[in-house]
Amino acid sequence: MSRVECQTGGMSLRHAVLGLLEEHPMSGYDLLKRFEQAMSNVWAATQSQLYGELGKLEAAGQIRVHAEGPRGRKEYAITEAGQAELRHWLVEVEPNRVTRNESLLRVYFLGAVGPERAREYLEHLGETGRRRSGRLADLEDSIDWGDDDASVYGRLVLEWGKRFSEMQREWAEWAVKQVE
Amino acid sequence: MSRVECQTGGMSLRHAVLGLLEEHPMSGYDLLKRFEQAMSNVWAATQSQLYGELGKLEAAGQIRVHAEGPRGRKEYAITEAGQAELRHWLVEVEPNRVTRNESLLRVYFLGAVGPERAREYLEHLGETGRRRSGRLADLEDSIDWGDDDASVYGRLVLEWGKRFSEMQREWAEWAVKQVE
DNA sequence: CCCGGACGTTCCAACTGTGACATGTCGAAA
DNA sequence: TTTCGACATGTCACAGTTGGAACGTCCGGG
Repeated sequence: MSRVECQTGGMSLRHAVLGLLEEHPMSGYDLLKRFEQAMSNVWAATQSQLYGELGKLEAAGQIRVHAEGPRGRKEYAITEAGQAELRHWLVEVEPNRVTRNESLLRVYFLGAVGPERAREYLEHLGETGRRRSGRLADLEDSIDWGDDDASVYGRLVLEWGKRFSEMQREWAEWAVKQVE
Repeated sequence: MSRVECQTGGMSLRHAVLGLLEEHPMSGYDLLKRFEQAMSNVWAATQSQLYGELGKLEAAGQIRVHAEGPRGRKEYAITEAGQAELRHWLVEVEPNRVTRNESLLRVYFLGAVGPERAREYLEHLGETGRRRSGRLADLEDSIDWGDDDASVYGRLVLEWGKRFSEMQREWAEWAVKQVE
């Protein structure tokens, strides 16, 4: 039913939660794990933010407590209103890219510290890319992929991460040469 | 002198401003233009945020009013304390990557809308990459590059943007094939 | 002369995000 | 049996971010 009308900016944590609950019901604790692991390359969230958002989503009727477990565990499930909101966001809302790349920002100002320091920093970025790339490759091997939706689209995201890391590594190597 | 001790997170707008003022003195209005144009691929800032930060930086003694012009224009220049802070941040502070990619988040959940919608979305991402890539190439041609630091490092950042956009385009084309 | 658009700054309310703190339960191993 | 680590949630203050409204000035073209 009634969808929130405004949602000018932000709000994506909300949809990340809805998307994960669309897979299957989970507790806040479970969700937090997902954000720390699989989602860590895509969207960051802290514990306080997450539990806060769960409260808001429940109040908005987009998720509901589906089961309770030991230690006060509350498993949330997505409601029909939540599914509607998720689909709406997926296809109808224009993504707003907020560019904020701290590493690149530093590169912009690297002139202030002299070429040897600059070179160090660029090499560091390249090394970071290399490590990240390796880590993702390991991750890919460690997962046994199925042919369900979660696997298919999860693989796309993972591949994006690999290509991104490789790009960063190659760019950094090129950049070091430019500085010399 | 005395540098702020804590600065756990965020704070990068401060350094972006310091970095731009390191080039040469500018007013808030000039800075805003830079954020809208050259910096738009690296760091976003709104007008309110920017003027607020200028006030804080002045209070902290890292910038000072260097000249005043018509219409209440205030040109700010970086101080020695500000230069020290900038150099400190550039080489000594570990960058904290906050991953938050809304487009990729959507890809993660694309299973919820069926393959034809998913395909549309991925094609849209590819198209975005292509456009962005073209726009950056035009930008590169339109600038007459020197061999000063700002040109050298500005080119590195621009090249990063081009490679990123190309990567996104190629990935999206590959991704469309995977979904089929 | 007047008018619109660019120039230029200031303030604000609301929201989002962060790290820390507080609180408590359960299960397994020592 | 005690104790420790994992499980599990809630709340706080503070800083950063957003979008907008408000205000006034300069300058060139009609």
